[in-house]
Amino acid sequence: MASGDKGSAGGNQPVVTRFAPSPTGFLHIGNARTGLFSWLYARHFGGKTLLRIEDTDKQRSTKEAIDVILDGLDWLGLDFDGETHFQSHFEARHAEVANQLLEKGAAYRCYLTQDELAERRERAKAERRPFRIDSEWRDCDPADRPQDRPYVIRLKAPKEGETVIEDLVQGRVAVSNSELDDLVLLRSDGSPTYMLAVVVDDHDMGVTHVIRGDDHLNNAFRQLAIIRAMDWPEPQYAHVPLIHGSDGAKLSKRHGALGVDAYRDELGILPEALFNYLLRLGWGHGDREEFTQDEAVTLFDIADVGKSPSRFDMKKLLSLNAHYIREADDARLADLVAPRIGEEADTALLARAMPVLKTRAHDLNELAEGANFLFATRPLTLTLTEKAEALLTQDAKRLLGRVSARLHEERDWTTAVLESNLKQMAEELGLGLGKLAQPLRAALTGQTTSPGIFDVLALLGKEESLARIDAQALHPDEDKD
RNA sequence: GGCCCCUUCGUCUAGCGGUCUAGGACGCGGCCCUUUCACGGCUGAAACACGGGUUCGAUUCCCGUAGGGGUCACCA
Repeated sequence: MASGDKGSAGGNQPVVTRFAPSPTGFLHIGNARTGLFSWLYARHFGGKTLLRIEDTDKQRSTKEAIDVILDGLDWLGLDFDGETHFQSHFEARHAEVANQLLEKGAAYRCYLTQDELAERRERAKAERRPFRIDSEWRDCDPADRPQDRPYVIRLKAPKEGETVIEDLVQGRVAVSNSELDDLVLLRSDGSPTYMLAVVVDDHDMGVTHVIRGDDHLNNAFRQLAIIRAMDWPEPQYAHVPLIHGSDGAKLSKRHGALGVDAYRDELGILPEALFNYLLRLGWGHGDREEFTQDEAVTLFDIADVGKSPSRFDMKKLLSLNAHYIREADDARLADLVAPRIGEEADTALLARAMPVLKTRAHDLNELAEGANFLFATRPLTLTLTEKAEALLTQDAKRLLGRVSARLHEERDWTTAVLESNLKQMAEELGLGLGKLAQPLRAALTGQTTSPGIFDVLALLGKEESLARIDAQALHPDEDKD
């Protein structure tokens, strides 16, 4: 089998990759990225990507936990080929392989108890020497085997020489076989271990390229020992570095180790933004920063993924998100934002306002906040911020009275007309436009910042605008102070 | 601690022996635009961890040192 230098990829056989998350209740952002990479790799080479749920931990593997993963992948635009493979459905097959290994003499029954093991481990530690499982049952006489004691099945791992992996990302990595333990294949209750299950499933699914986090790099050597004992074809490995938090430590909830669903629901991130951000973490293509899914498929190669871990940067994600919000279709954004505003949200109005709203938001929540003023019902729920309040001085309120009077006469309520009208008014009064616009903004939106004031007037419409202005204005006849 | 991996601006990265006075993006500073906040445009500060080699020549290759990460289960 062509083991290939790092850099060559694909090969002659059709590529089959797999993504194998375990249902922990959420789709971790780092997992999502390795999923993305294996999806891209397969798509790039016209192969297949398979999805396997590692649900051997029955406690955690609820339907909800599985759906979270499926939803997250779907939202990111990652589709998989064929049926989803549930690892737990193949325990009998895993056990079968363990027994084959036993028959071949490549594995053995080990009667060491966990207590005995713990004791040996302890002793090794005390003597400050590395602990290796060295079971006396490995080469014992069959006649010496106890009849009524529980046992595990362990692999007879090679002891001499070294094992070499030509990893598509890590390059050539060699480990001395003396480092490898006789790993457990089948537990004493007859259930398969993760190490066995992965190897068997990958083989049975026809996986040619194993792309996963580099926390599995050490496992690869152990798994290879099983593969070789079974005389199965060896997959190509690609161990991609993990994502770290902003402080360089392991990514924790503090700095972004949220589920993909949280980025979508709580943070208001667009899928294309997360897709692009994850893609650019560990991978680059010259000076380019933005990639559509199709572009990523044509350009991506796992061999171009860097070997060093990268840090998660929320600021950059948000900046990308802001970019994609600006690019996004207005009606789509309106639909996305409406639920974040509430019952009163009117998607048609939202869509109309979107062009002037979306340049001001980094995420869907900010977008909703920015749109809130559109749906405040005057005057009670249009609460003014402190700064807005401060803007509405007596003078300002008198000015608003004059603005109101003038605007009442306006028949052509459009942005351009309102603009020239009010600019002219400011000029007539010898005022900077800001003197007029800011109190107006406060009255109209309750805030000191908003989209352009003429856009706001036009969006709100004549009736609503005047009502809001009048709610704050001081008219000459009621000016009694 | 053993083993394995990593190390270019604060962050993500480009660079695959001379094109590097090291490029782009985010962030940060300044300016312009401007009714506010943004968008946009221009612009500035900011990096090859350190020490040895190899070479006519190292950011690029090799070896150390330091720092960081991963992994050492009858968990996945």
